[in-house]
Amino acid sequence: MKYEQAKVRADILKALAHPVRVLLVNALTDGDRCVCELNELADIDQSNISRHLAMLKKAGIVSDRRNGMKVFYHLQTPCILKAFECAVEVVRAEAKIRDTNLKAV
Amino acid sequence: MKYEQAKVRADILKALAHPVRVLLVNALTDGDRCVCELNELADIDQSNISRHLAMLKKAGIVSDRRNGMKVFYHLQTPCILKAFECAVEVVRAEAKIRDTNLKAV
DNA sequence: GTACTATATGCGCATAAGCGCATAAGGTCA
DNA sequence: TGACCTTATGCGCTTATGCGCATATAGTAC
Repeated sequence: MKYEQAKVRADILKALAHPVRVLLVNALTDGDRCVCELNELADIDQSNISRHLAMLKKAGIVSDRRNGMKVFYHLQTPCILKAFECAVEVVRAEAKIRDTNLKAV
Repeated sequence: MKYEQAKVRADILKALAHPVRVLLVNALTDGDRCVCELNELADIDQSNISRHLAMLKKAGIVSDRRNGMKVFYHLQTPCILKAFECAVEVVRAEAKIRDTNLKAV
């Protein structure tokens, strides 16, 4: 694999690699949400939610659509959920290793 | 989803979200490799390869095993490849959107 | 022991990411 | 028009990442 190709992939993963953005994407799996709704998910300033959404949009993970005063965000590439599933698998594997180590002690 | 749970997932994604680490994981899909081999993949200092591998190991994505002077790294959770596949899908979707926009112009 | 190879770590520095605050931009409604 | 609501952006600040260099650690071979 070429470095440039790896960088393209890394940039998409980077767009997901933040707790707030994980929460946002997770919330959007249930359907489209406006910023005001997404704003409730985390205890941070609204301006940051907006910025995180902009990053997800730039990465091609979500899209937005204005409806009156509100802007609704939509999960454009739901396959991203597979990445989450994998993250969960990694966590489980870690837990297993921890258990084994504990038994070894 | 709770913030803490999102953070755990984000941390694993973060471990993958770097071009060099993408290259490393990709190389390990073909089988275990020692650091000296992995070192060839990118044009950066050996100390950094070592650090990137340490990050992957800490995230539970790879494991290591010493054999004489060499340390071999092993892809512990191959499901991580699904995350890559998804990244590729996102890239393809972006390309499609670009095409559509171009046609619209 | 010394000399050598392979890998990891400490350090300082440059850059990027994330944050809150203030405010701009876009839209509604009277 | 002005008052109001929702979302995005500019700014400065703090912290996190990534890097190379030098060096430490671990193992081999003599």
